Amino acid sequence: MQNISAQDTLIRKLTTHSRLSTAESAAIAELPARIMNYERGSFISRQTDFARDAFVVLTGIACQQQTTRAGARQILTVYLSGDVANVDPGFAGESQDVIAITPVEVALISLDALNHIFTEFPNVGTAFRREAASELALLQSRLVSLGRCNARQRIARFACEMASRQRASGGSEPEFIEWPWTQEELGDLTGLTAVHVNRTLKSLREDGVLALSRGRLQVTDWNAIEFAAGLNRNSSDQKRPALHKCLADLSLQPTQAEYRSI
Amino acid sequence: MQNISAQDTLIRKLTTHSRLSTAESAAIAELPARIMNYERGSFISRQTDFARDAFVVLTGIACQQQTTRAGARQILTVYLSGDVANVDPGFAGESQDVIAITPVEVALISLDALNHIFTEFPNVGTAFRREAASELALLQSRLVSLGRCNARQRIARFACEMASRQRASGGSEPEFIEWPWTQEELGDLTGLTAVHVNRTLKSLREDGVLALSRGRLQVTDWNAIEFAAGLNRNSSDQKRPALHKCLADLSLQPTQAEYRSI
DNA sequence: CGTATTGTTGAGCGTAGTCAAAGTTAGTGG
DNA sequence: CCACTAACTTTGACTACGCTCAACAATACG
Repeated sequence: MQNISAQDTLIRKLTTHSRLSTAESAAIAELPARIMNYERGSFISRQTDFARDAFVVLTGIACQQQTTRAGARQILTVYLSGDVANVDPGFAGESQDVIAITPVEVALISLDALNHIFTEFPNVGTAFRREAASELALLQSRLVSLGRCNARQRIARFACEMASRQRASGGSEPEFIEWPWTQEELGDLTGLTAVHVNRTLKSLREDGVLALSRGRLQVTDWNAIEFAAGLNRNSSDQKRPALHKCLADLSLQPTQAEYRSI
Repeated sequence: MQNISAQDTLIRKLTTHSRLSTAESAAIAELPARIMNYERGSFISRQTDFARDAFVVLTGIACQQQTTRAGARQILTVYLSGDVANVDPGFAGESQDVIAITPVEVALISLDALNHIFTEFPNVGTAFRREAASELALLQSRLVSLGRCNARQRIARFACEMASRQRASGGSEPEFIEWPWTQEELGDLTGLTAVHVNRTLKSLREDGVLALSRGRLQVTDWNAIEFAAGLNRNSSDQKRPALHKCLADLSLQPTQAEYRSI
């Protein structure tokens, strides 16, 4: 992943769901990109900023959050390597709060340049619209999680989502998945408190579903975690493009009987 | 609203955030549209359908939902008059469950025709990308609601969202807003049970925040409901386009002190 | 007028929140 | 290498918000 350029990362991401012509790929490859590095906990963009650039995450994990006046935080989106953010800022050009969860390397791409490509190569615009649609689908999945799942299911679902997405962006299926989250952050992701996240993780560990060590999560029993999440393994057919497989993974939930037995 | 064509409805919606040239508007105006009517409770599209058409809601209220294997339902998106759905179906062309909450009149527009316009008029594609971005922002707002708000705030927020969006699509600020929701449906919208929705509505009624009668919701005290929702009135400046104002309305939350006093 | 759907209320329970304290880990500087 | 600190994790005791189950009332509807 080290020597791959920002533009290549972007092209690779878009081609997971859209076909790009040589000219279109070439145009993207010629986009000017400024590389920026952010350390853990720092803001990559703020709500109050005027958005001039989209950015592509090259390495590390970032996430978009919203803070309530009460000081409560809700994490809305997790950006992994290859993910694009800030392509369509709000009406007044406002950005959103995006922070680095791990040290993050991003490529900034000017919105002007991007919009220029969209005009010249409408198909690239469509690819970005699909990208937005994927993000929307992930968000919907998380809404179901917060609205209709208990703590155990929410955390198991999130672990499955991370595993599935890292499998997609990282290549092969890893035994361990990157897991930089503090329990506070997991709470802000799942709509729980850090204390309850702690208890829930403990229960999952005791049941032999997963194991945590030094920034890595090991899924000791894939069937068990997908069962705890209310997902069914057989939807993980290997034919679909990665993200879409991930979304299919997240689309099903446990039956009432399963729910009670968890 | 009766005599306005489907294409005009679409153009009006897009021009709330994007500027369309005469040629672009004309191209949209020439899109073939099939009008369909659905009665309350019927499916407008199903997850298992292959998506061939996008649709524009002309009159009525529809919503997209996801049902868990446990039989729990989460309502994800509410479509009001003018809203567009199904523009970017999933990878395999799958649609989503969309049902009619009231009798609904929709215009079906073939995805092929739409994609043809996107190719010929990239700017229209961009307008639809902005449309998707708005939907994403609304979804984010609802994620904050489910993740970090209590029942009272969730319901008050939803009422504010409906009021704001109906104000936007319906024109002037109405004393009464359309409120076809059963308490069951409100529960599925807010991640609560129907019984708890009932108690929460009762409390809001008793506090003189709102009143319900025959499919209409009357907000008796705008300050009170926005306070209960954790929103602040002063963000409702009249300068912004409607939906974006709505989103701004929903972006702020109560302080800890306010939360306790509610 | 009868039936189905929706709304209302009560009692009891359970999941998750709150508060507080102790334990652990990681990072920093002497 | 160890001491010190800050951040994070773990645990306990208690609370409370929202869920469940159940019965009944009010509407809507054919």
